[in-house]
Formats: sequence, structure tokens, C-alpha cells
Amino acid sequence: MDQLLKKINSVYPLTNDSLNQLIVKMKPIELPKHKILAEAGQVGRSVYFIEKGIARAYCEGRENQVTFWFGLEGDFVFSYNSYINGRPGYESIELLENSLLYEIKDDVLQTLFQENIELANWGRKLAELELMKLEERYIARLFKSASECYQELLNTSPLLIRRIQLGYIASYLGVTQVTLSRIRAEIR
Amino acid sequence: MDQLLKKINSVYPLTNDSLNQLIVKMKPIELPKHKILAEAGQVGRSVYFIEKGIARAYCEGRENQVTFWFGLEGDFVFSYNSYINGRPGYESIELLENSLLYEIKDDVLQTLFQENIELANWGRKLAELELMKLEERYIARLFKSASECYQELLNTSPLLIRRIQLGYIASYLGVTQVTLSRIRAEIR
DNA sequence: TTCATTTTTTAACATTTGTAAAAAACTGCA
DNA sequence: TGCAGTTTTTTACAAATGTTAAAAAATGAA
Repeated sequence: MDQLLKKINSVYPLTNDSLNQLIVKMKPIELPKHKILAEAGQVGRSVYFIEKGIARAYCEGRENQVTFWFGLEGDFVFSYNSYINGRPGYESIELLENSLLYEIKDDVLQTLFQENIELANWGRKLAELELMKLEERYIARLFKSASECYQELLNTSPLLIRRIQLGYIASYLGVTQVTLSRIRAEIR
Repeated sequence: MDQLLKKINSVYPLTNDSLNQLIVKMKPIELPKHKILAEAGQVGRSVYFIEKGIARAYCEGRENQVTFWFGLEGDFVFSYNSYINGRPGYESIELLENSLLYEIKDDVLQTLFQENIELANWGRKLAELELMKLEERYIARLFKSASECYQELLNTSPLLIRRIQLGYIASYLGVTQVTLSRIRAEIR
């Protein structure tokens, strides 16, 4: 809960009143490893906050599955297309560990945005920060080789690499698992 | 102007009053080809709307320059990191044609967001839609080969390819110009 | 602990893409 | 029109990554 409050305020500082309006709507929920939080082709009706656990977002290709996002403690989880357009998402989101989340229903959140200008600006900032993070990843991929991206992950999120299997990380880096193995062999 | 109004309302429908508050702050401005709208390392203090023209956003690498976004008529232009965090942007943004833009100063826009809940939600939606577009591009790159991405561009934005030189398009697609030439030769 | 299953690594070979340099095509201006 | 500069294509070769399959290592349940 503490982590949640800190995160909310770090997105955009809120008065106590507004903060309360938001957090009373966020319900703790424990879910097991492998649970699917959002399924491609379906409309996800909730946003989650990860208090404890890991999630990954992936898309199904013809033959392969591509993982393109990991969420760790302190991250919000949403299926963008569902959250933003109310349309079926492209991606599925799966828990990789038994997790403790906070859930808020999408319609509840939208109502808060309509009624409270502070929360509307909070929601704006939340989207903007997600945009920023995605742009950073997008640009990093344009410039850096898979090897450099991997080494950066090693430095910035060593936990991630220890907790997530390499096949997922390889696809996140945009290479095959064989290539990631080669990269790891070179570094050693 | 017409195009601008339509775009604003397509992001998030506004009452006439709110719409007016926004558009009176947007000033038309004509700028020549090669004009730099935002420079990497600097804080950009304006958001632009492209009424007529083309822009590209790019980052400087050690040896190369990578173009990662094109803006056409109907697009908003911002240096994300400046707009979102008020920090120096990673990217430079350059006009590729003589252009007609509408400009709004960032502080003016921020003030509107604080005062008008409709505009705050409009700003939220604007960021969300940008996020959505970026995610689509991000995912497309994970699944599609440069050749497929190029052919999609040919279908969805043939104008873009006619108006922009291939070196920029190649780097946008994440390949060298030589590779893009090979792709084009194969298609013919 | 043991065994079956899953995950990771290694190997050999095919394919794709990059690099550098030259040729060809295009553009804009005098 | 003609010419200089820019952009695009082509070529030959090098380097990186993918594919397939098998071996090795790690994991989890009985």
C-alpha cells in the first residue's frame, strides 16, 4: 500500500482528498503465476498496480510469441488499446510469479477523471510518463545492438534477468534465444 | 484552421467554450524548410500543429543520425521529454518542407490544463493517443521485417515516401539505405 | 533423491544485412 | 541547357543473426 501511495504521488502530486478518492477504489488482489491479466482480442476493463510480482506483455505472431514489456514492483499495468480506446487490445498480459496487485476498474477511473481536475491531470501525467518510457525504449533499440541493450538491462535491472526466463528476454530484446545465448557467452 | 479544429475535436470532444480557450492561444506561423523546431539537449517550449508541411524527429548517434518519427499535415509536434518533463529533449525536430504551423507555448498549455477540466482530459487523451501510436509502431517493428514495414508505408502513406528522401525512410525503418534500395529492387 | 520436463547452450550451415566504394539517376541553379 | 552537388542504386565482400537439431543444465514434482 505504501508503495502504491508513493507511486501515485510521484506521477503527479495530489491533495489528500484527491488521493483518497483514488485509493479507496483500488482493491488489493492476489493472483497466481501464469494468470492472464488481459487477453489479446478482448477489452481489459481494469488497470493494475504491481505491489509484488512480475508481469509480461506479449503478442502472438503467426509462429512466434513476442514479449515487448515487463512490469515489476511499482509499475502500473494496462492493455493500452483497451485503456485508451476501449477496444480489444493487441497484447496479452501474463503474471510470471504469484503476485499481489491493486486493481481499479476502468469505468471507475474514467469517472474520476471526469469529476476531479486533479485526477484528470494525474491521468494525463500517467499517460505522458508511459509515453516517455516507451519512447526511451524505442530510441534505445534504434541505436543499440542487442548486446548493448542486454548489458544495460544487466546494469539497470539485474533482478529482472534473474527472475525472468531468457526466451522472454531474448524476444524483448528483439533477437532469438540462440543469439542471446551467444551474447551471454561473449560477455563471460 | 479547419484542419486544426477537426483534429482537436477528434482527440477529445470539447464544448465551444473550451475549444475557444484553446484555439485563441494557437498562433499560425510560417517556417521554411530545414528550420529546426526543437534541438536535442534543449528544452522546447512550444507544441506545434502541422497545417501544411512535413517534419522529422531524429537523434544523433556517434557516427550516424537516426530518424524515428515523421509528422504530416494533421499531426501535433512535440519534443516529448521537453513537453512532459520540462527537460532537454533527446531528439531534434526539423522541417522537411516550407510549412504552415500553429504554435502554442508550453506554459500557456499547462495553465489551461490546470484551470479547465475538459482541457485537462483533452491533454490526457492527446498523450494517450500518442502512446497508442507509438506502441503500434513499436509492436510492428518487433513482428515485421523492414520489407513489410516499407510496403505498409507504401500502402498507408504513399505521400510520405514521395515527399521524403529515402535515407531518412531507411533509418526510420531501422535499416541502411543500401538495404532499403535492395527492398525496393525486389518489389519491382 | 530420482526422473521427466523445461530451459539454456552449443554447433553447423543458410540467409540477411552491413560496409565501402563506384556508378547511375536526379535536382536545382546559373 | 549544362553542370555541380546530392541522392539512389548497384556491386563485392565481411559480419551478424537466424534456423534446425542436439547436448547440457536446471527445475520441479513424486
